[in-house]
Amino acid sequence: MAGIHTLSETERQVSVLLKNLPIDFDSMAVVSNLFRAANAVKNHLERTVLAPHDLSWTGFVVLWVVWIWQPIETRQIAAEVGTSKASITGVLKTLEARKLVIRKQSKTDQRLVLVTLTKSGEKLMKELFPEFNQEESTITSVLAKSEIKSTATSLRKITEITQQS
Amino acid sequence: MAGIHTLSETERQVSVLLKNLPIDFDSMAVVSNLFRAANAVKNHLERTVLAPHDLSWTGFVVLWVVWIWQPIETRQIAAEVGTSKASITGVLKTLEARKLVIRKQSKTDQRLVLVTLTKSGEKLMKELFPEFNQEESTITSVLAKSEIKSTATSLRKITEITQQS
DNA sequence: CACCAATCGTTAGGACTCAAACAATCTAAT
DNA sequence: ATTAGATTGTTTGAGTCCTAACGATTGGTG
Repeated sequence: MAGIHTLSETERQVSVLLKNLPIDFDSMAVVSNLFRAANAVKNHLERTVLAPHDLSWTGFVVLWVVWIWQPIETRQIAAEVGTSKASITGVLKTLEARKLVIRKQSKTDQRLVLVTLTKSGEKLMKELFPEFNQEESTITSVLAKSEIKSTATSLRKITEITQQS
Repeated sequence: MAGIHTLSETERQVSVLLKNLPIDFDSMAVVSNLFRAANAVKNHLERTVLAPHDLSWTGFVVLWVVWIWQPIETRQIAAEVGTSKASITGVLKTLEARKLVIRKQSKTDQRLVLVTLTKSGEKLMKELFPEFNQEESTITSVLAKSEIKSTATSLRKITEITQQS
């Protein structure tokens, strides 16, 4: 379902195009596989878990963050999710239209907007997250227990080095 | 710069919300770190390598695929990049407006559109890809050589199991 | 030869992404 | 007390993402 060409075919072609330049193919493979994996997992979870509940990936992630940390401010949602405040504003508008979340202005600081789940939002998450986690288990079942730990560690290292610049 | 809460804080909170349900936190950590890493790496590369050339992530990826496999059909670009044909149409329109790619109708099959790089497109990629790969090296330098191999392998396994359903 | 089904790229509409600019609000310094 | 600066959430505009529907083209079959 992915590309027609394999990674090694691609590497050979890059070598042809950049004859004399030294290319770090091992690093290229890590980064390339990182995005392939993230995309594949995202698509898989959207189809198997989220689509039956008519929920988008971002919608679910925002719902999840609110579920865990409610009441939570918009800026904090953005920080947890890893996107901009502007994006969160749009997603919240969608979720609010579906009666899954509620926006309320803070009394101590009127600039802040506090977000909480509605009753049906809570019900949805209590049902949805175990399904989601079940599928996460299925996905990682291709890895040995030690691989699961080491992969998580490697990914965390990559995240850390990448963020501090 | 990411979330305020750590992963273990999140796990504790999930335990509180789902008291009696068994949750696979190790798998959750892998999936969570997968998306954090992909996002962080993407943002990092956009800022350090792509932004100076006024290029978006998707724009670069499409340019890269065309550079390697030109002349290439629209449907093949979509397959390599991992998105829909419709998305590619939009991105190509942007890239064509910047005079980086050329669209040309196939003579043997008039339904097909063949895409190639312009001179300036080729010049850009010959300059840009080594920079990009250099940064990939920097990112993976937090990992030992054996970790680089095993991480790439684990990610490939995840991609494969996830795609076949 | 004429039709039918498959396939190509494009368009339409809705959701999400960002950066930049904005009004409202709070805080700190004078 | 008042002004200046910082911060919050929102809006705007351009770009990207998807699915679904569309016209154009092709190939096979009756």
